[in-house]
Amino acid sequence: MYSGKIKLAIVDDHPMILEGLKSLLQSETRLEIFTFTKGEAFLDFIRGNIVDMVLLDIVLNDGSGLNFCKTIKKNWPKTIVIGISNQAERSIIFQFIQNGANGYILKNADAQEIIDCIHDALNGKIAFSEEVQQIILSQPHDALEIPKLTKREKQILTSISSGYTTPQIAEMLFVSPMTIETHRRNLLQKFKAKNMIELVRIATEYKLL
Amino acid sequence: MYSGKIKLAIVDDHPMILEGLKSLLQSETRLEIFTFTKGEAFLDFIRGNIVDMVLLDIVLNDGSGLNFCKTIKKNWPKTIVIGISNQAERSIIFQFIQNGANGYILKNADAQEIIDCIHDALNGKIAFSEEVQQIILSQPHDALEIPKLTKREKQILTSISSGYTTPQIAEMLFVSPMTIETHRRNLLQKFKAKNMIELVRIATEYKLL
DNA sequence: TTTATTCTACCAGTTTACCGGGATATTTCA
DNA sequence: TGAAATATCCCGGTAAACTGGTAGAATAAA
Repeated sequence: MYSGKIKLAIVDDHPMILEGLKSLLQSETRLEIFTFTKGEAFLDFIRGNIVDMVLLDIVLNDGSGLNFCKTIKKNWPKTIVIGISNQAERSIIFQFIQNGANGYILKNADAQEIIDCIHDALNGKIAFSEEVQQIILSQPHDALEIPKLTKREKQILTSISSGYTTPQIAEMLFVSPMTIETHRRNLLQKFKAKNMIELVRIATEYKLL
Repeated sequence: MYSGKIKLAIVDDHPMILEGLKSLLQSETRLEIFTFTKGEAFLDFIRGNIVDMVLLDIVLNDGSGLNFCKTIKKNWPKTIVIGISNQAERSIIFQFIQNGANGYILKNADAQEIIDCIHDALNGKIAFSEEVQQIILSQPHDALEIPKLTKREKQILTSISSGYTTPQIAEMLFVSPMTIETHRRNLLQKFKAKNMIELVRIATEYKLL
């Protein structure tokens, strides 16, 4: 399938990580490595070149990394995308895979793990680093799904987390306090939280705030 | 001062970062580099060897990195300690410096910045990467100091953030609900927060939870 | 051994949050 | 176009949170 050199792009805004990965992959002579510190620079590159594989830094769960992955997969479906992240949460990993990614590596992985993952992915497998696999295997049927919030709910949750009370938020949004109360209840249900305090902590952990 | 080779230790549990730093510092022939993925392994090493400088990964604000810095400075005060972190918050940087560190570098720094910092530190200066300097210069007198919490306050805050109510926490700790109420008020004052919801968000941002 | 901090505890009162039920518009999207 | 999803609104009730002020013990630090 990959007869000649394999073109591997690494996108990460940390020069240290970039250098580290390059160094760890030096021994792999089949790889031709291109590095980018900006997503835009990479997009410019892939528009004019074939890229077999991308190692993509996933910083936040705000969707920036996720959307970037989507964009790549939509326009260049043959390009293999592997996420690299510090985020070790099961649900985040799944989200990423569900958006078309071919693998997920934690930043604390060592050289051999990374190389194995790249080989696996090139062979059409879904590639996970060891710790990621353990995370997936644990919690067989996790109850820890990231709740999907509507625009209004996000807006209200943000206000709540800033310390505003129901009457205050109602006034800000020109709606009845009763409406805000309803949204609060829906939020509590979605997060299965005991109260808004716990909810805000959970939402922050999920990087929703 | 440093006539022969300079012994530089790098402590970071991410092999990628370790490799990256090593690679970025390759051109510096005066440096003799030792890498460690565990803090304990480094302590074993420094007990039997002279170490001129340590690049120390600071993961959390829970004090683990901070205490490690303290330990080194207490027992080997001549060893130069430079923190490496993703934490870009002013107060955290100051905390680190106040604990004896000689410099602070953000992980998104490039090769030249890092090398400059190392040279500066070897010359007795306090070394900051560019972005760190900007952070320090901005916010001339920030109101964003991290409140210092007592053991009891931390304990209670943790319970609150888990969704427990005042009566519940009182029962768990075998004290009067009134006591918990008092602690709540002290916490709100320390954080200058409107209510516990906002407080939990702030505390999470400061990595206190 | 003082001083300072921390932990403890109380009363009274107002506001807000949460829970149990509802109901009716307005979008969104298949 | 029609079923979902979303956003809006209401009542009544209980529990909890927050605000005001106050103050005696137990520790820790000077």
